[in-house]
Amino acid sequence: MPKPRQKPTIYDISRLAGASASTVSASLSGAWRERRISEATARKVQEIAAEQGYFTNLQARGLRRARSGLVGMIMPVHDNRFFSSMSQSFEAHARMRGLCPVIVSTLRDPAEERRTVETLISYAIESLLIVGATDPDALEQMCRAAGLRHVYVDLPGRGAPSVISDNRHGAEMLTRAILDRMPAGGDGEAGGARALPYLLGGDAGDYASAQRINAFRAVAAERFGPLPEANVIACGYAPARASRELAALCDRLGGLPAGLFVNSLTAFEGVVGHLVTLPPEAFAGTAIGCYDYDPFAAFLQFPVHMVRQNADGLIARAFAMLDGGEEAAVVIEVAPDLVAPRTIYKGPFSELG
Amino acid sequence: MPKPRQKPTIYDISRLAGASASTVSASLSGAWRERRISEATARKVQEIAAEQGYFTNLQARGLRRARSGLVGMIMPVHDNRFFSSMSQSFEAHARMRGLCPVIVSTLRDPAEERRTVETLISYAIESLLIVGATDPDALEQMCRAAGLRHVYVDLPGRGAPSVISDNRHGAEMLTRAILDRMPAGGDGEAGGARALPYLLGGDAGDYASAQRINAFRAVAAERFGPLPEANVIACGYAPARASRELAALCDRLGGLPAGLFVNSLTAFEGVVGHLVTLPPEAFAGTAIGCYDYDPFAAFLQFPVHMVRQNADGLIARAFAMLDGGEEAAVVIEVAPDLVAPRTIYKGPFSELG
DNA sequence: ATGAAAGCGCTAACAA
DNA sequence: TTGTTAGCGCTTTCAT
Repeated sequence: MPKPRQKPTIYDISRLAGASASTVSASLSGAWRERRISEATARKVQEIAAEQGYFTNLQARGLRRARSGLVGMIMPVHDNRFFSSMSQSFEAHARMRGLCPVIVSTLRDPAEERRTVETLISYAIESLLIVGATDPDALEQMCRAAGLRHVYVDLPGRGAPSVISDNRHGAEMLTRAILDRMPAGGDGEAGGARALPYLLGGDAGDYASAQRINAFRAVAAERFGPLPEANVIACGYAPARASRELAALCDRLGGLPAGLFVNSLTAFEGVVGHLVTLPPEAFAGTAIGCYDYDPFAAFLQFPVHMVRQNADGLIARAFAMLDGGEEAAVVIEVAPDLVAPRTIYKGPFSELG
Repeated sequence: MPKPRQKPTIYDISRLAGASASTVSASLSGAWRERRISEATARKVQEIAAEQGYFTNLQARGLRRARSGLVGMIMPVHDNRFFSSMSQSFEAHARMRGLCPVIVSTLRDPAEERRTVETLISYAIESLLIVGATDPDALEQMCRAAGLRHVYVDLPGRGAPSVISDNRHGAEMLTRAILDRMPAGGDGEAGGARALPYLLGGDAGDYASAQRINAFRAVAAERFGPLPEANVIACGYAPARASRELAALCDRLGGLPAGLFVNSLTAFEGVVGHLVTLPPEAFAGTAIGCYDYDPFAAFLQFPVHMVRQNADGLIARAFAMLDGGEEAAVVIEVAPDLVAPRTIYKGPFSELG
């Protein structure tokens, strides 16, 4: 006879076990000890449940208990080293707490963000990590109305705790590393605009980029005085766009600038795509850094300093906020690391050690 | 006065709107048209719901309708280019169907896989994509018992449809590309074992690796006759391990082999970590290929052929199986691409052009 | 040590 | 065109 297609419920088990539904419930949810169910009964129920292929219906439990056992995280995209590391940490932390992680990307689209948060609220998630939100205020309002505990990550929000990368510090480190490697300003060879550092990529409207841009300008100003507007080219995250912008910049300058701060890994992908079309001597006089890390990018034909953000640190602190019941709009900053190039320097850079 | 902390229900709305709960339900679920609720009533209800910050409780709806609106996907890890691309596609396809995606990684751990599938079944997901399962048979049994529609992706399972990369074809392409670039066998310089190609990384026990290993052996045999056992070093996915194994191999051979097929991106990371410790002339006589793609790895100091798997194609076909109601254990193969190096060849490789 | 019964928030017959 | 009612599967008092 074919197995009943319907999933068994506690009532099926209760009938088979000759016990009441509540006894079955307790035996199966682990609460049988405190309900003073005899170990024999509990064990028997568990066995029958197992052999019937019974699975607790977590929707029903959630409905009854008014807690779903789900934790949510929204973030811009999955296919990105930084964010996917966060997913990995998020899961680990969720599991530790016996919660089921629900991670959804929102493609940096405010409307999609709102729709997604609404969906997650509707599934009664118990708390929410909001990573890199483009419109935190709208989300804030929704979470607040739903009484949903939430923490902002990577980009701060108002009205709830935020855990963010110390972008200022990271960008300062990276800018200094670039300046240190830049050919001395006075050699006259690449004079004028080419002697100044440029920042390429990212979106000036987002908080993280804005912080980095400020730090970049501040550090560069220590050496060169205030940088012209044109030295910051926040052209977004698309590789193709960054590639085009860099080509255009080279055209204007008559070559690569002496320093280049690339503001995201995807923009860097575009940069590299352009650089490899040039003869090696073309980028010999350029110091390059990238905000964000990729193990292979650290091994390119030319040395690249990279900033590695601490994804796990961010997530760990975010969960700590939730656990601690923090409600205030505190902002925690987590320091990123500067990663030196692992490339073997050949040619013009080898004397720079 | 502070907003009521409790979330409003249809009963709250119904009271405020002077309509019954079922009218509210229909007005809010979009079914009001066919329930012949006047547009005026529906609109009014919707307005009140909006201003009350009402969100449908999807747990309750799911319980009642016996469908949760969730689709699940399990996969080995998030922080991997291939898998995170799948997440991105999976979400897009889920959204198109009005479902909420739940993506969980299981760390290539059979026990974790089982626990996760159990959890997802308990949340009453409507279907499940099983990516790269280490123990498909156990999962098969669970899904079957729960009457859960599922499709295997990347690694085939028995008892349900599978959509997998054409590993044989991909590995053949890659092996041929490597052989074509290998220094001619007869030059005597790197004679004996060093003149043969090696495969490094991956797990011989998993289906994909096994396929690739077979293809590698078959193609190599066309030129060199059957390869010794030792030429396949399936040492897993950890970069550090691959690095050590490669170092040991170089010790044994007195240098790098003439051809190297690296069986995963993570193993390749280890390989690169070792290679850059060598002087450039050390790897001048080696042809390198990697199964899996990374945009930066394609730009390294030495040319690397890479196989790019079609993540979106896999997911699209998997959803097509679900949509089509396919139940049989058919196996669909999706072809990957061979990506030529974009590096500018300098030195020993430049004449190979 | 266990059972009976109410109800979580929603939907779907069935009535009206 | 709308309201009433009976559950979906589970947990949890309150009895016993």
